[in-house]
Amino acid sequence: MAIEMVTETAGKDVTDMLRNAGLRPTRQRVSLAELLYSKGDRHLSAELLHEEAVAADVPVSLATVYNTLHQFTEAGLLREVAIEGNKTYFDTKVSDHHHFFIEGENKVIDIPGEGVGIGELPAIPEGMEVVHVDVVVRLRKKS
Amino acid sequence: MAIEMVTETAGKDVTDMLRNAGLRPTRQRVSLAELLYSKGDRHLSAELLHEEAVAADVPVSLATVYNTLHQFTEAGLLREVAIEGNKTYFDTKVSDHHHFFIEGENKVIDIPGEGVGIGELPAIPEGMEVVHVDVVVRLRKKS
DNA sequence: ATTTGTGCAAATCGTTTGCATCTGA
DNA sequence: TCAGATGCAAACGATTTGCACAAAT
Repeated sequence: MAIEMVTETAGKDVTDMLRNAGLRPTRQRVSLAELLYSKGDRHLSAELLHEEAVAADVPVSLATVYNTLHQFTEAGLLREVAIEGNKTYFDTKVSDHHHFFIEGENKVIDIPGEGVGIGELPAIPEGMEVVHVDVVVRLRKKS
Repeated sequence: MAIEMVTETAGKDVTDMLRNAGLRPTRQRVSLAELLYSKGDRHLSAELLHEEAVAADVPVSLATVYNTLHQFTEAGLLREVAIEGNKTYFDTKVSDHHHFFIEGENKVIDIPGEGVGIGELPAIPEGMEVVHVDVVVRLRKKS
């Protein structure tokens, strides 16, 4: 019953979140949003989210997952993290922060708190402005 | 004539560079290496290098360009920079440094000198070691 | 009713691979 | 000679798109 409440509440939150973002709260979008936001900060690929959705008896097509992820990103609900060559990861935490990347495991982890301080920004070229600073600390298992 | 000399010299350097790296200085590899290293530090995709090669009357296949880029990378002559989702960029500057990325133009630029200082590294998770720290400062044209 | 979203399958893009053919030491 | 390199075309994985169908306002 507590679980029911949580689920309902999450559903409501998510519905509002979508509406506020100007996105129709369709079955699929609500379900995907719940998967994305009900487990803390996450970093996932479209493929992985699709698998989770199917596993959760929310059969969405992979195409819709891609569409949805991009719509969420445009709406500012997600951030794309470019860390690795071919695969795209989406980060449910949109505020400023940086990442660890575990090589070999292809795993992305938030760097907690203000873990990294950029000493000073370099001179920005003429007529340009900074959109974002990404720091990726690549890790491997100690040998 | 000055140009001839430069070309020959570059060819020689490049041949040695390849030999030292344990790579046979074949026609294609020498040509690609010259394109890569005769214009200062560069950041290019396989596709772009292939186009340059063809334009320079060095018809290599795209597959060979890919192979070559990876061999050079393994040999430590290039570095792969993961900046953007789908495309892979190779950096002819292998020493430690960071990058500007111009959004919209898909252009990668070295941050000169010690432009960026990482204040302090965050706590590294148990049993892990840092392979590399990548900093990407994303820029857009000021509006 | 109208507009917007969804699913499927086919198309695309970047990259890799298998294999027959060439080439450098 | 002959291991190693190349080219081509086909294979591939991730992502996208076109279009008929379904659902939300």
